[in-house]
Amino acid sequence: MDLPGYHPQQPQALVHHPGNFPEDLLTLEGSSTSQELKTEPDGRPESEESCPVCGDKVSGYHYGLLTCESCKGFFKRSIQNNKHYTCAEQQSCPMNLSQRKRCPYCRFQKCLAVGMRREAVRADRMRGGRNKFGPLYRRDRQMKQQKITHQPNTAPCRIKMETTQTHRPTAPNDLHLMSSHTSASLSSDAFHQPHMYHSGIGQAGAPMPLDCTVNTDRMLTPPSLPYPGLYHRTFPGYLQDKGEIAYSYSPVPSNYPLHPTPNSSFNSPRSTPASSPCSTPSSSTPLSQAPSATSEPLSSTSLTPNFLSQLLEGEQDESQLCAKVLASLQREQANRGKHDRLNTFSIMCKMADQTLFGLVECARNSVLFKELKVEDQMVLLQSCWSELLVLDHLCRQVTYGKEGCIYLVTGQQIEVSTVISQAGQTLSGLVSRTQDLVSKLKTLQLDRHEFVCLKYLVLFNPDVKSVQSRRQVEQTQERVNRALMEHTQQSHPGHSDKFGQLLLRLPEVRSISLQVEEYLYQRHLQGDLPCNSLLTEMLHTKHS
DNA sequence: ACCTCAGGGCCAGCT
DNA sequence: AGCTGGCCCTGAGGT
Repeated sequence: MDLPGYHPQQPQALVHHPGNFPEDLLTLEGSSTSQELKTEPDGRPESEESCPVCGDKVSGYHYGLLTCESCKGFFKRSIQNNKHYTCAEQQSCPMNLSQRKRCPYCRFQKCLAVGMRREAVRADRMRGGRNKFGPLYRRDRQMKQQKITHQPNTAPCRIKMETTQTHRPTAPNDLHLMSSHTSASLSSDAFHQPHMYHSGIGQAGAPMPLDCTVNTDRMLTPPSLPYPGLYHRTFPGYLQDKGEIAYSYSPVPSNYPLHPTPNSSFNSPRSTPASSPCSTPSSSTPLSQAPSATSEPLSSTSLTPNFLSQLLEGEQDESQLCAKVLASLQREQANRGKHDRLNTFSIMCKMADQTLFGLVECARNSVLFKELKVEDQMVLLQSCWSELLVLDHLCRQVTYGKEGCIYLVTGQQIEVSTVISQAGQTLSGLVSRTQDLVSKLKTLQLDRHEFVCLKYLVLFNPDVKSVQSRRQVEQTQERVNRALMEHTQQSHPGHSDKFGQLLLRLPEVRSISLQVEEYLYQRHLQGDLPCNSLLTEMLHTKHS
């Protein structure tokens, strides 16, 4: 039935010039289209992206994700006609282009499992217009674009940031990340640089992916750098095996309970996935003593380990986040000219932006969050994004940060004293406050479970204005609260007040985050903040 | 004003 | 008859 010359949603506007690198397409902005994803570095059209349900060719975003036209229609009809299918087999029928018609039950289940959203099918059947998922689609596109840049052979990461003296005038509080005398390579080699969280064989003298210096004589020396070997061990596998999972839109691991009931997951321990691609240091080990990414057995006495490990499952892996951020910085620098280097503040913003991006994605993919309406999800995220960023930063410092240093998401460290001496009043004040909080959390031996709980307590804030399902948010917050309480009691029985102490830190997190927002907004008004970032989008939403 | 694109509807073909 | 899926219409939001 193909009409000659008719190509639905053909990317006519997108003319990719042969020879161009993909970086010109792989922007972090939300203006790209899904079709842009189908372009290879050399300009050849990539093999069509396949529908996550049946593997057919996708025709665009439908009901929450990229699917083919036929699954779009099938899903729409199923919802509109309130279909209830049954499976004649074991509810695990193969789903592909040739067999998708055989079992509508399994097809529909797959639609739901991959993330198609019932609520995107309009009850009023109104035609046209844009849907409410616009921002989410944008995030998804960005994630997919990042995924592409992580794939070997599709993202030439050969950009070297030369070690010339930067000519950009720098603000007084503009920390200089680029070394003026050493090789500040932001190349693919960065993926083979030392890191911190894996123990490994020392490799003194290895170059940094980005030199963290404020002035050259205070540049951090290799011994203070994270342990080497992480990238060598992590990224080859990650790029080939984990990248797909890490950046896939598909939100739920196959063995992940889709709809945990308040009681079931809370009271009846279930077996957890043996290993997760996003495995994080679990167990009750204090973060500062958790050098390995390998999962350790959970404390089995708790009533809530399963609930907590579910939450932990959704956490993104630090090394993957690190890779993403580095890749994003590479892209950004590649898009700039040799003499148009990112200044330190911009680099920091990019780091924060990518981190925020990961936090949002992580929240969206969490089981608890998915139970909420999309409107509520967005309202909650818009309300607490800066707190999540601060919490994330705190967790990183508690886990990996050395005394007197700030540990960046890229794995680099900056001396606090240097930052404070060179940053402006506001920024240095912020750093001091944050470091004080880090010390307190280190004393409290904050562990990863507790960090995740704090994150969800902040996220599920029933006091946020315009939350529709307030009761639901409240219940979830209570549930997380209870899990945190039980966890602290069971993992730290000698520390009876740990639960209370942790909760007492949240107002300070809130306060710091508000100050961060204010600071960022001021810099934004001065034109210092990179445009088209999630960060600026969030700032705008709050100030509008 | 025009463009984009993700909704919904239509309907020929298939089972 | 009911389902499928390709094509087209619609219209809010973006440029």
